[in-house]
Amino acid sequence: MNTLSYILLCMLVRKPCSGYELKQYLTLFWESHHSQIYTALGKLHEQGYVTVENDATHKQKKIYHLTETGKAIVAEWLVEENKAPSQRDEFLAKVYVIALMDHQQATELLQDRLQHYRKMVKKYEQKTEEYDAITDTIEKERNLGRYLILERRLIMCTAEVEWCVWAQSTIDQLNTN
Amino acid sequence: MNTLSYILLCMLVRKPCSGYELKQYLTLFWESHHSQIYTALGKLHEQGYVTVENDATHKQKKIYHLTETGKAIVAEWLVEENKAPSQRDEFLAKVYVIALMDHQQATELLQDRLQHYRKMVKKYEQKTEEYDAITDTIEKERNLGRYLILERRLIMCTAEVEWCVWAQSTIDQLNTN
DNA sequence: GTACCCATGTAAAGAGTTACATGATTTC
DNA sequence: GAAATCATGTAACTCTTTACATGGGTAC
Repeated sequence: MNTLSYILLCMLVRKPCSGYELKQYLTLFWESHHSQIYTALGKLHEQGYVTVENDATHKQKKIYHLTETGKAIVAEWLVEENKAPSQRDEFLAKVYVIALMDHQQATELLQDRLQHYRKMVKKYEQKTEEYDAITDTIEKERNLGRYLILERRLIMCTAEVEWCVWAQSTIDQLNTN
Repeated sequence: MNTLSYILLCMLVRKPCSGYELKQYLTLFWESHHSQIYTALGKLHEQGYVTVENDATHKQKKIYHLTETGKAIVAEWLVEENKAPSQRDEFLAKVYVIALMDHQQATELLQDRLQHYRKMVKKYEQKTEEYDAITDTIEKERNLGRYLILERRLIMCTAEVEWCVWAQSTIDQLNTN
């Protein structure tokens, strides 16, 4: 059992999902490719942690349900100590050598990033609004975890935007002096 | 040439470094293990992008210097489009199912995270102060990139702290209602 | 009917992690 | 002189990415 498998089981706690759907939700906090998800789901099925249901309307679609054994190992995993989050961001390696770029190149680097994260902020603002619009208490509680993560994403993207603006003003000042 | 190799070359632009030293700097934005760094440096040497100097005082230590060819391929890489940052954070998978935890377990999860990031904030505050203390203009410019990255780290860790506090208050409210 | 998204899968190649292994230097 | 930290390296294993492959459903 690798981390991805535990995460998939976690997500099935909220509701039964297809692999495709899991992929969408996952991108909020865990990079992965469909090839990895489908093979992981296959193994989880073999191991009896999930059951598979063929969707009625979509022939190709498979809906995965968590079994009792699955629930049990998720519960065990939840209390284990967390591995430190891992991040890899090649943009920052470029920032590392920003002092050697000309002002225009440095600006381009920062402005591309800024624009990207501004879009992200808008996207996540919309998504959190969707949650706010939910009136049903049970549905709202079911989505609590997703909402907390979404809100965190929004906060982080906002922080990225603020950093970009600050970094740009910092290099601008050095340029004029 | 993989991304890590380009990043190592980037870092050598600032100043010649040993593999051990590169590892320290790298953790700011790119997770890696020494095994990976030493093998990558070996290949970069074979390819003529770096030269190796044996440190005078430390027999085991090897200092890597960027060659002209090395500089040239870094310059090419700098203008290439950036791959999206990748992040993997299993803590967030646990938050995803927070609605199913009892209040105490959820609190423990969030408070552990909060404490961890409070420590990080302190650590990075100290490091940015070290930069602020630099008076030499040339030295200050040489460290500009590192400073920008450090400041970003600080902003991000502060945002994590704020999110933890907010998330805790959110689940507290649900608990009392 | 065609373009786009939904939906799943396998195989090969590439990258990252863990374990094994060693030894020098500094600090107390 | 013992412990902690500095310092480097190889090998096996695991995980991730990319490429190959296919086909259904929906909107225009």
